[in-house]
Amino acid sequence: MALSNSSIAAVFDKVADLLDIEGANQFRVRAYRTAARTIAIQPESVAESILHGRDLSELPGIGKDLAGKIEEVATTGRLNVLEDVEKRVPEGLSALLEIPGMGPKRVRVLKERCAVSSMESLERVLKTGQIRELPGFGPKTEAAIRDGIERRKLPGQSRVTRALGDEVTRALLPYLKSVDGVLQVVAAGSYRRGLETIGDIDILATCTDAVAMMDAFVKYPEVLRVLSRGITRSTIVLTSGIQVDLRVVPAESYGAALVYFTGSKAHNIAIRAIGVKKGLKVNEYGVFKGRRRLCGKTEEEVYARLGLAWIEPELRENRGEVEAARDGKLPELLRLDQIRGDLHAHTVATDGRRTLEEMAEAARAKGYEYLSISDHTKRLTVARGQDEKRLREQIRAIDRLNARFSGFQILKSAEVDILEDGSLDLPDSILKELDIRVCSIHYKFNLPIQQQTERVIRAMDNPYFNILAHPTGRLIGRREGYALDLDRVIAAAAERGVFLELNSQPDRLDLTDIYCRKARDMGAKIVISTDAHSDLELDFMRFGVGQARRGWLRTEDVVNTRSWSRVRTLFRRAPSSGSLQRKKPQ
DNA sequence: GCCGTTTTCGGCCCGACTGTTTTCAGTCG
Repeated sequence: MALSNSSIAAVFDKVADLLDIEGANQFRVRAYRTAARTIAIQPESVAESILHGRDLSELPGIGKDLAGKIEEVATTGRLNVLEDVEKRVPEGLSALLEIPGMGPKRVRVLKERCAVSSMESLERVLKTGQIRELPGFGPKTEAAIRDGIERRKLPGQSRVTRALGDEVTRALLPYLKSVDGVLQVVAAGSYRRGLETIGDIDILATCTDAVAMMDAFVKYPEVLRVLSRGITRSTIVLTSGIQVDLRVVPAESYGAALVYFTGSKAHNIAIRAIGVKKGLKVNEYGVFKGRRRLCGKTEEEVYARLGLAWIEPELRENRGEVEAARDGKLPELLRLDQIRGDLHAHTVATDGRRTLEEMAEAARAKGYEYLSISDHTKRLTVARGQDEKRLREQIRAIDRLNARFSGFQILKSAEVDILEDGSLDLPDSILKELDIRVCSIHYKFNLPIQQQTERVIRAMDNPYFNILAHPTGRLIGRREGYALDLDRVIAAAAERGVFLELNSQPDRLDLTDIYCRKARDMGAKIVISTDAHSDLELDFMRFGVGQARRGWLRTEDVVNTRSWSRVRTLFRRAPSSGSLQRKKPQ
């Protein structure tokens, strides 16, 4: 089977690490890192596209040389330049770069002076106490390394879900805003870009008294440790394990600083490079011509000075947004207030925690026009999935409840299990009584990619199939999605008038941003749903919308920005050729 | 190693903080 993009990317990251430790040209190192990242974000399989004759040197940052090396990895699984550098630099050294405070220079010193070749040999040398004697090291660095290694052994210290980052930020911001002399406080970084996981939280502030601000920051009740403290920048670790940076800048630099601290790093590099071409210097204090400051108070003027339209934070990943901003081709992104209903929610009938009525009231209170109740079906026994009889009772209950509403309606639905052979676990006779059918996979996750893909596409051939829920089944940080040829699934969905769900549960966010964009480009529409199991979870919609925005989705790309009558029209599938051709499962 | 409205060479984003140093290298974002 073809090598995955992430496996190929890992090879180039490894080369970059080892070259870096060896002391190679910094820009050569960067070229390998850029290549790794570019490969990783490609929506289609790079290995397969090479087989189809694609020329990778058309990708930004990839020239003839790197394109050749990518092909080498994709076709042979090996890379000469990696094997060469591994002869000079032990490959176990790359892991040391993950220890905070350890960069290529220090790793190199450890290798040359103490013959360190891996994490294990570093731990042995640490015990001898000789590290503090090395040039550029000292007792504090030694302690920091020891600390860093211990922390790596603790579980769950890396990235956290967006929901936890959200919770922490929503508590911290009001605290900081209450400090005397504070003018502006905002969360920037990956939080502002709406990333699905958060590594740390970057807060930006302007104020009249930076010392008081920093003082309040390091005294926040949830602080576990203070990592650094300065007049313009301080870093703390909270008891939750999340790291928070606070930067204080002058009010006239607020916009430039917000651009800078929102990132991403790749986006910043791209816009600064534009500045360099125009003879301008861009930093967190503003845009400068020589020593003269041209602007910096707002983000808009910073982008404008560079000849760019203001760019939505969720797009700032250097995935084409800078060129689009230059050419006036930025998409008008979907907004949360454009969502008119939720097409996937549960009740106490199966594994939800609220009644039909409670869920309906919560949805009405949000101003929605409709809420689809999509409880599980019979195969999912752990969730007390409903058989035809119970589903019919629920349909009648919904009819009774709907009679009380005006301007709002509960849609009759079910989250129907896709069985191993691609059939659905309820007969058409009951499916046809529903307003919509949300279909998903809940078992047999480990089928081979070909078989899993056939299973999903065969299910889509059923004319009652409307929405493929949580298309890959991944659980962020816990479970990889099942092997599925998403390109084929998206194409099949577009062809059949079937929609792909973007599940808003913060540990799912399934589809990813990259596949949202891919689906859009392939003409498949997206439904953003919460899969809510309680009234409060209806609020997860904001995570889904954030992910959709990262995927460049516009209002028209998302089904549930429409009224129910419009949605219903979209759901009316053309006489399905699939239903006639449905093959008997083997 | 990449790239071109300074175009085939000579650039490549920029500043803060820490720890180790007596003026700065390394790391980080």
